[in-house]
Amino acid sequence: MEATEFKNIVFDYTRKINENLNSVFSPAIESCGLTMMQTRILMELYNCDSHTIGSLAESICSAGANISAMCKRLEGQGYIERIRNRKDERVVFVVLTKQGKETILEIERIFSERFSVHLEGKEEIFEGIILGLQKLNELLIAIKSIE
Amino acid sequence: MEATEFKNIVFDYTRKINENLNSVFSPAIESCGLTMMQTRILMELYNCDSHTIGSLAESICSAGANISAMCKRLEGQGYIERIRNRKDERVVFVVLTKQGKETILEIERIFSERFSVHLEGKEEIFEGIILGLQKLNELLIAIKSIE
DNA sequence: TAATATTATATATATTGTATAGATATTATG
DNA sequence: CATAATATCTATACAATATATATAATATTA
Repeated sequence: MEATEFKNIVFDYTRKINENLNSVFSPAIESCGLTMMQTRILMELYNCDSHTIGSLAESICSAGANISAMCKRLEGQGYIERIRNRKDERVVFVVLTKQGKETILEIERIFSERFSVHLEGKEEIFEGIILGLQKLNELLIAIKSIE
Repeated sequence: MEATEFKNIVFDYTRKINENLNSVFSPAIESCGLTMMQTRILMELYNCDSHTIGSLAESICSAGANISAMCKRLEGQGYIERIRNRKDERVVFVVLTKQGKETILEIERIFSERFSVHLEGKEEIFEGIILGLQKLNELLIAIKSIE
């Protein structure tokens, strides 16, 4: 396989995967008025209960400025609460509200159900997928770091 | 591995990969005033010399409306030429100009070089990456089709 | 203690990629 | 000829991201 071919395949697949991820998730999350990234934030908050704007940004790998804006909106929608730290007032803690917890639980339930059907007894496929993504990411980082 | 975990890993990796693809390609293509999708279009035109707006949209998997707009811009920048088919005047053929050919050749050369270094003697890694992407895409399509 | 630097968040803005609806023009079909 | 199908175009909207700057709090250091 040539580099050119590989490059185009990767390019097109990543776009297709993005698109398909969107269309798998969108119907359920749009009914709550959520976007993909908002849902990702709620999931992260559900998994790790203590987060600041900064730690959220780091664990989701997104710029703090954007996480800040998204959290502001999520607070307006009633899904999270922003609590400023008294000891260091630069820091904002972010926690799920009751509504936020219920919403993400329902979304998780729907998707776990859908994914589970396809994943049962196919551990090695899942691991292959993740390993592939990881290798690709490593390759890109390696190429990046040459410059 | 749980479905929830898998889902979040996939979600974050695809975003990271997108971002890294961007930062690997951007420096070289921005100097020509090109975006990722514009470059993808030029690459497609370089590989398959005969394309219409519609066939381009299909092979790149993007909406015709957007390809149409991007080609309009590429024409303005002098990279492609749009030629309306005389036999069926609804159809627009798209071809690279000399400038377009030279530009994409140079870009291809740069990236082939970069990728090649990392790919030599690692065929199985490449194939693993592509297989993983393919499996993931298949999984998403399967989940989508349940609804 | 005053000056400076750093950190965490916020705000504003621009760009890219994508989606969609509707318009237009052309060709095919009954 | 009327209508349907096709190919492209135009306009618009939105999500995600990037970036630059602002603001306020805290830490450092001279």
